[in-house]
Amino acid sequence: MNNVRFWDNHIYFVNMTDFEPKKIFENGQTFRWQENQGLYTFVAGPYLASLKTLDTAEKNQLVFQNVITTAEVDSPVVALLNGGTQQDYTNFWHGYFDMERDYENLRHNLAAVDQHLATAMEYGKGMRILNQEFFEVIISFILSANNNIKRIQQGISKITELAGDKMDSAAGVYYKFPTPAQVAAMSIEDLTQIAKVGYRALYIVKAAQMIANQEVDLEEISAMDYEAAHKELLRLPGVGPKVADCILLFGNGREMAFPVDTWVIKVMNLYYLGNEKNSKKIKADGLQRFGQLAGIAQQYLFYHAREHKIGSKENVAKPEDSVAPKAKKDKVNAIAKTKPKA
DNA sequence: ATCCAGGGCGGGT
DNA sequence: ACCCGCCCTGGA
Repeated sequence: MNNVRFWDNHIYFVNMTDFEPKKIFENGQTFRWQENQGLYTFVAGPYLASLKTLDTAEKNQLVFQNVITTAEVDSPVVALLNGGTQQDYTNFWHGYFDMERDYENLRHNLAAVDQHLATAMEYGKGMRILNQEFFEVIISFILSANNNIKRIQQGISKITELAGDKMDSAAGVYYKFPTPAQVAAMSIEDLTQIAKVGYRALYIVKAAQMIANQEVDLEEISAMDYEAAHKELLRLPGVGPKVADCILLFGNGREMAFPVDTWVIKVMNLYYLGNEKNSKKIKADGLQRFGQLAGIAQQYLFYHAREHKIGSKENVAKPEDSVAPKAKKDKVNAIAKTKPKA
């Protein structure tokens, strides 16, 4: 992995086509980050780290330290500050940042499906699907239902404060995401009055209890096929079809999970369906149209649609470019395999 | 004031 | 199976 360098407890991603902090953190897959002048500080597992794209002066420093070569100063370099050593990378970050996946190849293949997807893939270039911790994603997306991003972020932050283990850090006070047992032990009062999660408080505690006592076994779910895993997650209170798909896509590595939220409804109707309101049918169409990587295609479509407010009232589409022909099955099968072996 | 924000639940057909 | 009203909360 020559794209990854190590120096002074930091990890550097050099000359990668698909690795932009903004697009990684601001596509809705994770809520636990804060941005300050391009520096994204976040907690992942036991790590408190920051991600940023380096400017030329910063890259010249790395040349001085023999981290990158003079020739590489002209290439993009993304720094993971306080990411740790090569061992931390191998054990954690490599999986977290989905480094096994060839995103350039993936974009190329999905862009071939149709012009709408091609536009979304180009716009979202730089995005990656993070492999986040299963339980954290479950709680986070239960909280996301019928909610807005600011309040989701605030709620998760408070939950970590109220129930998570404190991290030892000079950068400030941060908390690890609590375990199922820790969330199960939270009081409804704290969740409603401090975390402000509203009626989701009961869902969160109950779901954590079911997971903690293995009434719903996350390891077993991980071993199930997609359909069975989706069905099993629906047993958790506050988890419906859309949330279950978010959980499977972002927390369980299921690239065929196709979450249908309001933005996906808008963009799928604008591009392909016209006026379909049934989420189940939209999901079925997405899977048929985009194949095994439908969930990832969905994430690029979602990002593009939300950034442009596509399909919203103040940005209504012209009818003539609203419906495209159905995708052919052989094309769908052809793009199914883009994940290279290690 | 009314609506809505990355839906889910429960009761009704 | 579908459909529909309702739900904490707070900003527009």
